[in-house]
Amino acid sequence: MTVTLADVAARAGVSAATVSRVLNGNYPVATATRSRVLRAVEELEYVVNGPASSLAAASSDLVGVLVNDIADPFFGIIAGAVQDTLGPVTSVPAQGRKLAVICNTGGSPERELTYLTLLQRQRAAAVVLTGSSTDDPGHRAALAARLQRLAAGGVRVVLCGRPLPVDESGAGEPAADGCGTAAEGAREPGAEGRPAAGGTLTAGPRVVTVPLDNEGGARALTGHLLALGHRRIGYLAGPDHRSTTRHRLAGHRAALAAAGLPPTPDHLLLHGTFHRDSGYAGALRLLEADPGLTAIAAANDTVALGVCAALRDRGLRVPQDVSVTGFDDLPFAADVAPGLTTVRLPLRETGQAAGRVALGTEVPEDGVVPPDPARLVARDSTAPPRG
Amino acid sequence: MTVTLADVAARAGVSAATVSRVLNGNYPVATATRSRVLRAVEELEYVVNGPASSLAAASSDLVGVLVNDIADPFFGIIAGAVQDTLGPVTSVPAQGRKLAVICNTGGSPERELTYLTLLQRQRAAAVVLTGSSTDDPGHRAALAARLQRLAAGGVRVVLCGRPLPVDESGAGEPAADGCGTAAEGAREPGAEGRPAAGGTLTAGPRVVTVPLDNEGGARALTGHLLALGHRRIGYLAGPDHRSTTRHRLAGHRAALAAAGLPPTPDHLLLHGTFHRDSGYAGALRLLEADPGLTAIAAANDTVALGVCAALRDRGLRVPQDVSVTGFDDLPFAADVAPGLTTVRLPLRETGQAAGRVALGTEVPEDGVVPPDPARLVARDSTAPPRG
DNA sequence: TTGAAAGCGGTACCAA
DNA sequence: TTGGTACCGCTTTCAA
Repeated sequence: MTVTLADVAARAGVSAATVSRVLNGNYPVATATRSRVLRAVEELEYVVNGPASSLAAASSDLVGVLVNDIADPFFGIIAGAVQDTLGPVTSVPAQGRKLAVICNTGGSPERELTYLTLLQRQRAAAVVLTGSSTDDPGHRAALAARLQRLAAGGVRVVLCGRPLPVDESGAGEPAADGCGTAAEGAREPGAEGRPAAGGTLTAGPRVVTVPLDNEGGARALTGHLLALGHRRIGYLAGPDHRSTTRHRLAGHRAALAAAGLPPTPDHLLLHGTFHRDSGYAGALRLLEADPGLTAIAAANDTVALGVCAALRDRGLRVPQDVSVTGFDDLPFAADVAPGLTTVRLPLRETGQAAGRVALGTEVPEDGVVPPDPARLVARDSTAPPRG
Repeated sequence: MTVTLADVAARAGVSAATVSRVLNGNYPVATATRSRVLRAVEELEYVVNGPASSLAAASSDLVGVLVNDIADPFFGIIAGAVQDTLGPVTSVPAQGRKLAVICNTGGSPERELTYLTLLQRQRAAAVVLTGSSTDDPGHRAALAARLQRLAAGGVRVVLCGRPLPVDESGAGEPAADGCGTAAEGAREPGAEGRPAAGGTLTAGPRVVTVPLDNEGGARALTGHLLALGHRRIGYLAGPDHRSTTRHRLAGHRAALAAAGLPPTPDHLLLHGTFHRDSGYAGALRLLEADPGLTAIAAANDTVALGVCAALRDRGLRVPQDVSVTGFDDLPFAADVAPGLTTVRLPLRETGQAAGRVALGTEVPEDGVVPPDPARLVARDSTAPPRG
């Protein structure tokens, strides 16, 4: 019924092996033969049977991309960039192109594992994990084990914007040099110390980290508020026990420390989700906790937008009354809320780098792609503190 | 090296066939045998070889989801909903679950076709096309032909928020009954008229339309502005030759006509993209064309946000000076720009319905899932017209 | 209820 | 440069 390699071979008067070689372009084939085969492919409208070739080749051209929230542009931008790097930019033959499989985990470690199993089952060529990861030791161990197995099976693993899921207990000063996300996984000398529950996952050509400078971004953001004169700054952190939450918080604290100021008191530091609702509720709670607040830094842009909404509903104006800042790279956040200052994490660049690693084009020996610097985007830096 | 079915069979002391049956649950298997097999699966950490089973079964558990812009929450919400319906909600076995492959076309008809080829090659179980489609006859024909082939090959085709890519020349009044997107593809009596370049694609159990009421939404939006007293309304339409652009424009015109008003003059009707930049530039052009403008309706929320930014930069306040409205369902748009009135298209519901169709759970005989109604969300309806 | 075995459609090694 | 041909790992009749 459907056209197969054999049909094409028959039509072109060659063997199946030759057709395969033409299609894959791995082996030399006479020009005349090649064109004859290609013509037969055209005429028969032949489409390769992916499963069959994946079975024979023991690897598919699928690349899994795990994101925490597909409805958040933050991940949409990264996922799109990864896909652009791999996928069909309009290549006519459409043969040999990788296909990105974007999987929405909702931030759930269980789903993350389930998707990895699914991808392993598909014999994916690579998996790209994006965004924050959980800090829970149990999940980290389980994740490490699974990634370990994938890598052992020849699957390229790319960690994009998150550290290696290994024991970080002995890590150095978090505020040291802004490499919060970056280096964590890289340092791993011999690593034959403790057997660790689930095998040791180490960075290398097969397991690569593509860091985002969450800590540096947070430091820049809080630094910006401090430079404007703000001294009573509320901080809406992301979910507790998440890597980005921790790194951004570290940057925030570093900025305060660098200015010789005391750390944000507990009642001005709230944990929430990465969603808008959380920003809305969080802002109201912060204002209640300290009506004299002059600025709020939010876990990401989506949360910052929720903060803006809350301020408006409370009759406050943005940014005259309270300054609000967010992280990430939401492309329109800065334009909508005047005075909304955002730190742009280079999402597209990071996503593209991840894509290149997944493709095998860019594979650093030490397993770490140098991080792009965070950029501070201040749309309206005139917001004065009230106090 | 990797664990195979045979390994599991050997360990469980049964045949490969039995293991297969246990895993797929299609055939009766003795309880004792089943548990023995499952234990072996556990112990060996066996993971099914997807390509192999896809090859043997002649169909994979991949479902393709094509979106025009993965960085736009509009599509993120739909794609996420589709995936939630198909995917692992945390099912431990992870066997037999469908995997959504989200493909970002960027609105390019060529990429759309390329991705469809890629999905055909993977022997996808279903493909879901979301969002607007091009009106170009050539591309429509090519798309129809490809979908035709997919459907003929047993692939379920779901058109979500777009009409069937067939000749619509003889269609009825666009403003008739708000079914703009909905019915277009459904009506197709015998259809054995003109052979049409590429075969006739007809709606049915295999090719299903899950409509979004773009026309009704647009009518509600413009109707809302009219009810507020606005009479000089600019309209920033989407890209020309796109189905949603046309349907929304039809609704806009219908609202004006229903109020006994003349249609929007050419200089107040601009076509652009669905991106923020387009809204920004479009707003400036509209204000230049008619400084007495009191309201602007935008192609979607993202464009509306760009309009807000432009107004702010021009020293106008939103909504006191100019009202701005958008379509879609961008979850935070309404909260950020006070007075931003949006029409909520039921994206989640639509995505879920599409997912159920793709799964085969919900398959209407006539190939059309009843549309969810558009909902008008007025955050601040006090904006008065200037004039 | 279970087993044996014939494919499914390519890939890639070995010869020619 | 090309052809022949063992697999790849699972599904699914057909028998037992």
